[in-house]
Amino acid sequence: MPRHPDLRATVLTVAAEIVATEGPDALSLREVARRAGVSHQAPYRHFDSREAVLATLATEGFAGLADALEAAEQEDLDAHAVDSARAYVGFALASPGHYRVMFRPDMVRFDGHPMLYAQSARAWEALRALAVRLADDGRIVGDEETAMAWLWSLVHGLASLLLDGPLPARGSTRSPEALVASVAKAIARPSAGP
Amino acid sequence: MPRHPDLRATVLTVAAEIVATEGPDALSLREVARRAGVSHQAPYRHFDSREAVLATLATEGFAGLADALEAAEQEDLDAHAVDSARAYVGFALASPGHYRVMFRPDMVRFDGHPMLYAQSARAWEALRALAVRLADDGRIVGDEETAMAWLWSLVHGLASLLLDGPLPARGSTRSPEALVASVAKAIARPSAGP
DNA sequence: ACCTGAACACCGTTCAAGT
DNA sequence: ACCTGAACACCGTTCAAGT
Repeated sequence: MPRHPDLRATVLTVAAEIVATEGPDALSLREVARRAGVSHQAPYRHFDSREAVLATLATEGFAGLADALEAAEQEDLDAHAVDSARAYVGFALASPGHYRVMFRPDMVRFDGHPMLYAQSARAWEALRALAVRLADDGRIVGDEETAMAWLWSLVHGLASLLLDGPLPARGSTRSPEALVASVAKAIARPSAGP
Repeated sequence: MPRHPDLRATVLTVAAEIVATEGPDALSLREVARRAGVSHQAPYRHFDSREAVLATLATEGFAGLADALEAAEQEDLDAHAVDSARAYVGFALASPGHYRVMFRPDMVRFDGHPMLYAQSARAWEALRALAVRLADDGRIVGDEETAMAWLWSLVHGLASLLLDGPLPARGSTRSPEALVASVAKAIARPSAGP
């Protein structure tokens, strides 16, 4: 009989919390167990290792990001671009515990985690679909691969700077939402004017 | 008498190596001491703590980045933009051990490290100078703050994805240099065509 | 599917006593 | 400005023996 209801889910929730507030390095399975009110060995019933917990967080993260990006897909290209940018950065800001782990190959190795690879591929494809549309529409200088690098760099860079960069601290009078809106507009219309 | 020549510099070199190859989490002062051939307590002669080593790496990193960006400054705006993008991403790829630590507020806190703050401000100002020129020239939609967010997101995003993203692994047939060149061009001429 | 409790190697950090 | 060597609390991980 489980004395703890759904310890697996609790471990993931607590782990995401710790990563969000104290960073990925601060994540200790013993601390997770403590906060969950179980013995330090209990998490090992559900996860092989600390890395497995991080890999699961990353997988959940890519799945959530893919969902958000797919939900932003629509016929109108302007709206598709703006909503995608908002969805991407919005996801990162809403789930910092997940987002931080998704781009840490030193902590989570893609090989050997097929689910992680599959979900990251979903997110990647959603972003690529938008990049292809932007390139085809002539809104980005260069071919599809260039467009993809440009688009991904822009949204990942903004998300990353807002989460962990000196950008927010550097007395930016602008709210994150306003910055996202500006950049989203730049993605939709890279051209300088009418 | 020092039995080890310039242990301080050795500690920093070895630490940067470890961060570059195994990630920031893998950095252990004891391992650094081992590789440097000194006792595990010797590094404490030069650094108060593990965090102090990381803060010094970050400071060196921002100083190097600022140097590279300042060296790219020139009258011609196109060349200024392209060279800056190359300098930024080039620095990150050449000094991954430093770059990774520069955007980890959970590991290195800016308050309490005036040197770190000063050097990051230098890099920030160099980038901002370019953003202002691009905005003034009408090459970026929006005001200076938007231009800064756009520019920094783009170069940081690309550097970050090339270092730690699934981008390189994802069968991109393009070399990092080619991607940087493409994105640099997009920075110089955000407008889609003549 | 959890528990207690011991165990091992590793770490950051501090201290004492040397050269 | 280094050394050896002990010490403490913490960690990831494993194991044994329980319910």
